[in-house]
Amino acid sequence: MQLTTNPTTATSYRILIIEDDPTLTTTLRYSLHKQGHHVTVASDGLEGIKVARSTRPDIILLDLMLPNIDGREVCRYLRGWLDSPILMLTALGREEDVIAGLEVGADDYVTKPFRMNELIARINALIRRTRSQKPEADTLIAGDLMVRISEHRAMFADRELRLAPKEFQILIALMRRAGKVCTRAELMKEAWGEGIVVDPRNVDVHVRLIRAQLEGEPDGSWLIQTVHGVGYRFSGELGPNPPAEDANAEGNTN
Amino acid sequence: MQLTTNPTTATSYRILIIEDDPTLTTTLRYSLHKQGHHVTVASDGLEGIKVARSTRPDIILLDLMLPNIDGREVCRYLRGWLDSPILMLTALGREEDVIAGLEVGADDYVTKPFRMNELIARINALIRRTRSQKPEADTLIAGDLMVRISEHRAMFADRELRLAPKEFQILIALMRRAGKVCTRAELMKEAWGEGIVVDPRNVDVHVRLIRAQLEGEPDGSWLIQTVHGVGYRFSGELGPNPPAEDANAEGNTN
DNA sequence: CAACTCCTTCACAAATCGATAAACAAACGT
DNA sequence: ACGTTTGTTTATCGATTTGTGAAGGAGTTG
Repeated sequence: MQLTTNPTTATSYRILIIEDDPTLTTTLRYSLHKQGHHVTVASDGLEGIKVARSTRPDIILLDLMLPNIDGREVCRYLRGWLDSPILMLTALGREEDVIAGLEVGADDYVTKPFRMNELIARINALIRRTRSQKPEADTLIAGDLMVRISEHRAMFADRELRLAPKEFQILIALMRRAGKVCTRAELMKEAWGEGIVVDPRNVDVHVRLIRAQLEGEPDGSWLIQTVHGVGYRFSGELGPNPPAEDANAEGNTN
Repeated sequence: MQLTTNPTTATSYRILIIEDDPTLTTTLRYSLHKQGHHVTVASDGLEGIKVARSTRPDIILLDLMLPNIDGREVCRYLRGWLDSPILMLTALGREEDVIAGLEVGADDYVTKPFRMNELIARINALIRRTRSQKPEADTLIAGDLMVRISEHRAMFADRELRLAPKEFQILIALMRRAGKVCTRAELMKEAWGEGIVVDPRNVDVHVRLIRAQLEGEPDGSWLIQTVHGVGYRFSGELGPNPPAEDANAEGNTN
């Protein structure tokens, strides 16, 4: 099955390879360059650290066995100030090494020999994992309730809700922290703004109005719960409702 | 023998395993529990999705090959709204599968057979990556009792407790010092505040109300013990219950 | 300007919580 | 064994918190 586009490889990343084997570096450099990335190579740990400090790569491929300085040492050192992901790379397949590598702060570990495509996939996954830190989802879904923030719209099972601005802000504030209790102060900060101070009872009123909109639907009244003495909690489960139980048995093997 | 010494549940995470092989789940559950994690098991994709929605695990171990729904589908679905890391797990060693898994949003990929220690190291690395900025223990677990502070929620064996604010404060104060005796003065400082002075008997009353909630469950009444002349002691062992009883799914089925 | 929406404020009802008291039971020291 | 101290349980009442409805004003749109 072919996917249309792959946004992760659409952009180019700066990759630093710290590896002393010239054959491997050549292969890696070639393959990664073909992916559109910008590759820098350092052939020993000290040089790698220097290059990392000056170029700030998006990801580092780090050989475990290096001349002079052990790869683990390099990793530990880099981790102190660099938050780019580090992918350990080694000929050793012993699990102690894998574990030691991960313990020391590596984010992934690949043993040679490896398949280039897998390495690339892991690189992309690592970058995606560290880069896409909270893109602030535009669409919040919880069961039958769907809120599209950019459109300022909220739907409950195909029925459009009429939410006033304040109500809307409070709802998405609650949904963003789904499951957790939001104090009135927190909700006020979200819906009114940082410095603005109003009567906290206003929150109650708006919550009531939201509830009124959700009423009539199954479980609608339970979506926003009151936690006495603390605040309110959106207790719906995030994500769309799972597919029906029966239906298709797909992809089943064995 | 293990005493209830360490209130640091920072290393205890909620792990959901979506895997249909009972042998493997048993092994995993045992090993992960020994690490101090709280393990939930779902035996097929749909159940896994449901459990993930309701329990919000910190990390998910997902088998690629599942009955009814393909693991990739599950992964893609979860990724839409869940930001917890997903570790793919499969018997397939083909690189296409690894790549496909990573493309679909998995954060790591381990092929069977694998070494348990490596898996655990990868789990820890994943968790460290994603919630490195959360050293504060939000979830206190002691056997069947689980308290999530930010959600202001307490569950006893999947049954939700109704705890008033004071009761809640006293409970978590006791749990934080699990095994140690808390004097009434200490508990009052935690639940009422530094300067406030009230009749120490209030503590008695609230402890009784907590006990009333825990009643009916096995060992529930023994969780909070009275130390005559001194105060109260939370005597449950922190950390999840051993999975000794069954190898079956403990996830809900509603 | 008129109609409308939205926000705030208020008053009252309902629900919940917490402090106190008091009666009862258990544990302890002598 | 006895009385004293400490803990348990229940009840009650006032205080606090929250739900509800409505009114009025500010702001916006046509």
